[in-house]
Amino acid sequence: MATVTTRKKGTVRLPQEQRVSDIMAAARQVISEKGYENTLMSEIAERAGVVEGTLYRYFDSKRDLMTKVADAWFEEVLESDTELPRIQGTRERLRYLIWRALMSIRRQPAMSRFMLLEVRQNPDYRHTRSFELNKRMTAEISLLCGQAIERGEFRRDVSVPILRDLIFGCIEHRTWSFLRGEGDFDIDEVADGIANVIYRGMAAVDRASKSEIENVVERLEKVAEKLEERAGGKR
Amino acid sequence: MATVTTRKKGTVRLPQEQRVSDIMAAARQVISEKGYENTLMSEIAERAGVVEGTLYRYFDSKRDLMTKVADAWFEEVLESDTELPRIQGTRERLRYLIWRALMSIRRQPAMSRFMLLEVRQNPDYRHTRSFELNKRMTAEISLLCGQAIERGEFRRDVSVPILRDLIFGCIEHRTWSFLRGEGDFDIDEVADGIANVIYRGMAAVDRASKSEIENVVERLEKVAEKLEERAGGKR
Amino acid sequence: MATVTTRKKGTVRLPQEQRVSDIMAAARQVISEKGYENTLMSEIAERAGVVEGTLYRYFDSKRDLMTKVADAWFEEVLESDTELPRIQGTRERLRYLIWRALMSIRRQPAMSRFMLLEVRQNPDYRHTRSFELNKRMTAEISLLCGQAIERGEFRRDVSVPILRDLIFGCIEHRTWSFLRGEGDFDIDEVADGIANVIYRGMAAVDRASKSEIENVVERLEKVAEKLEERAGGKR
Amino acid sequence: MATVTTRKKGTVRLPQEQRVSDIMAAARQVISEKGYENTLMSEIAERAGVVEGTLYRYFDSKRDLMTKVADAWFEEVLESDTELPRIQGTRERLRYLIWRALMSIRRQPAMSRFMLLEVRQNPDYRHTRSFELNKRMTAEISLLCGQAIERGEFRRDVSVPILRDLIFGCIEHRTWSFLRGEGDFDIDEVADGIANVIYRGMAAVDRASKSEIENVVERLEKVAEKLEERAGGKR
DNA sequence: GATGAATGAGACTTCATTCAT
DNA sequence: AATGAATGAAGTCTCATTCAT
Repeated sequence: MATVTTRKKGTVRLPQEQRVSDIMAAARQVISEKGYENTLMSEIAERAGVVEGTLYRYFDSKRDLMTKVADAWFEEVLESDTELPRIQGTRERLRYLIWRALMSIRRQPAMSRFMLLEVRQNPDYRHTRSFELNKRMTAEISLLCGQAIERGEFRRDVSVPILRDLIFGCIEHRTWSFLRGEGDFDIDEVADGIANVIYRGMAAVDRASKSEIENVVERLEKVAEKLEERAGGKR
Repeated sequence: MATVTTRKKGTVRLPQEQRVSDIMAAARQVISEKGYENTLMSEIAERAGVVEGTLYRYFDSKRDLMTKVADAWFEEVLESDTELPRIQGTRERLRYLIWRALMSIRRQPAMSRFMLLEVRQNPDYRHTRSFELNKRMTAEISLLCGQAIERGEFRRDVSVPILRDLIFGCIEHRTWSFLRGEGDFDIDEVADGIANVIYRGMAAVDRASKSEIENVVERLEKVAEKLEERAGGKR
Repeated sequence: MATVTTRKKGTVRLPQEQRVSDIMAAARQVISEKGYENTLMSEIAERAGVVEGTLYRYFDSKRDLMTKVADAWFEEVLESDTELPRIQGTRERLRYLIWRALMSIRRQPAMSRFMLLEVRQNPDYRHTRSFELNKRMTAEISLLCGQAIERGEFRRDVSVPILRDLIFGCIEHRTWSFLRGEGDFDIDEVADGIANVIYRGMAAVDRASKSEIENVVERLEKVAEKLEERAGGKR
Repeated sequence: MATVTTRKKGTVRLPQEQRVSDIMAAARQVISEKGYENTLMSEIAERAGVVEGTLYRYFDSKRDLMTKVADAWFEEVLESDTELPRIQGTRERLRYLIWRALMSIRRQPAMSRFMLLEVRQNPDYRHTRSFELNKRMTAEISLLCGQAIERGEFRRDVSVPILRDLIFGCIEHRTWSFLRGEGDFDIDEVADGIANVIYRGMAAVDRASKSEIENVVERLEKVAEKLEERAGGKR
């Protein structure tokens, strides 16, 4: 064949790991700025300081690269979390999980958009690392709710999957306009809002066991009775 | 493609309205069959019985055409609804609104996907007819909930916008895998599931027996009264 | 999408037929000079005075274009033949068919090479117009031989397909070095050579029916007998 | 591909001969499985247990490697033949040579294709070992035929080169569809077919009974004799 | 001698959009 | 008003070959 390559001398030789992470960093940058559709392999290559062909040494296709970038990001989000184990109480844990999701959206809106709009829509999303990580993430909520139900802290007549969809669906809905670039949102406020509704309303009351408020009231009633007795005796 | 249609110059000149609606019908058909990303202007033109150039006489761009198609579809979905006014009761109305949203997704998954993924993501979605219609649709839910709150049928400590996001977010979450083409879902089952959780739990008022909180409040009032009496007796 | 085309004014608008034939002419030219592998769509476009995209209006792919160029050439070769019907006699017709094949190779070596090396090797060659035309061409030989056999002019114990393969295989073998660009060959000489061997040797003798030579000999024998009788009677 | 082999620096330094033959074996394997056009240097390297760069220490280019592989294969085919010397009789030897060619095609279709389509088309095929070997192979046929002619077993009016081209051309034509991957062929049947036609017909000498032409000639001679006698009688 | 990361030229293809007719 | 041929920019991807290590 007539492919006679006259190679430039500017070749730098990096360890594989370094190259891969350079490329992924560049890719993440471009995706964040432009979104998947408008991301060009040529631009990623340029920013990573390599030629396009090099990208294909490490990634099978554009889609593959993009998916791996998304996976890595998702992994980071979940791994960087050292708080959860230290948080006590259903309500606080619930709030924290919602807060954490909101936080990752807030910090990396472009990656989040990419996740929701591209990665999740991929026909074989289900065979994706991101899918797995997402399952792990939603499992945390499911577990939390499931245990609360068992413990009698949450109502029995609520399906955990629907709870999960309510929570994550609500998070997404609340953040779409932010993701579209229209204005901002207050993480704490939203997290509280959602957590409160879910905790108080949807899952807070259990007809079978007595609620915390009820306990308090009972104690108040006993105090009142004693007061009455004393009053009656004194009178 | 090499489809060399040697069409005779028998150009038919239709009234503008007819042309526009032909084109929109063709466009809707194509989107429904192929999804937005696989919809070609050339195919729309072909099905509408015109050539590509003609499309640009009536629509500024592909995006413009698509947006108008989405708008029209949304309009139909809302307009075709003659049931709502006849339905009585917060719970039944709530269930119906959820059911109706699920139904339109079920009937036209491709249009729905298009709506959620493309139309809604459009940078100037807010100046869109679809945005307006969507607001109208969510307003129905908001109104319903707002009135229920005022009437004392729903709890006071719930923010209506969050309720709305819970409902629509949950609907979307529940239907994503269907929209991705993975399996199906049962409209009635999902509608019941969501409506029940929202109605029973979140808007935690039990109309048959008094609600827990109401009972508690009543009991607290009695305690307070007794304390007051005691105070009164002492005075 | 961001494809904002600022079109050049140099657009010439030709009737479809003209464009197609321009493109095919350009393609034939390039193929002839470079062979399939080294033929670039960009070069064809340039020579045809259009941009690459235009090629794809008329042809599905490079392969499609190439195939159609080959088909057209083959068609020309066969159609331009007005001689065959006027030629009489098995031997002369055979020689002519061989001559014609050699001639087309001689005139268009690059196209012939392309035909033998690329078109014929195509996995779906059998669904090609060229395949069909080739069958027609070989059918002429087969018919000729078949009729000669029936007429008793050719031997019975020879399979027509093998005859056909002998003839065309021999033509190809004889011309390969020419097609490789090494030297030349004399059409008449080769045509005579092949036709003679085939006619005389392979097909000339039929043990069952009497051959023409035999007939002649018989007549000679009869003459001889008469001469003998006369000689005997006279003596 | 993204196959990131983190091979340890355990470079094995083999004797040059071994390396070369490993590489050639790998190359042959790949060609056989995938055909020339789908053969990648990277795959050859992988199977040979070396890295791409190493191939270029031993071979100038892909073409060079491929050519040497073809040469070696051809050499083997010819060398491995210990039968020919033991076969007696023009006809049997002819059949055997045809059979051997068919056999090598049958056994290694990909190599054969490669030989016919690539090696033989190489601009400097004539300076190739394969060219030399091919000449030696065809020389066997030529010698056989030449001797048969001298011995009077074959007709005199047949050019040996044309005979050779008939034979090899026919073999190729018969096997193309097999080489294209369409169906199979029966080696013995084809070998018999070709050998019979060539032997019986083309080299039209029948050793058992006298050949037709010989018979005719004999009869003509008798006629001539009689005429001569008569003439003699008259004298 | 061996490695293997990097090159780079270019291949084919797509399709919304334009504008001469 | 309608046509539809033509545009052209950009897109993804391939692979033989090189050369710093």
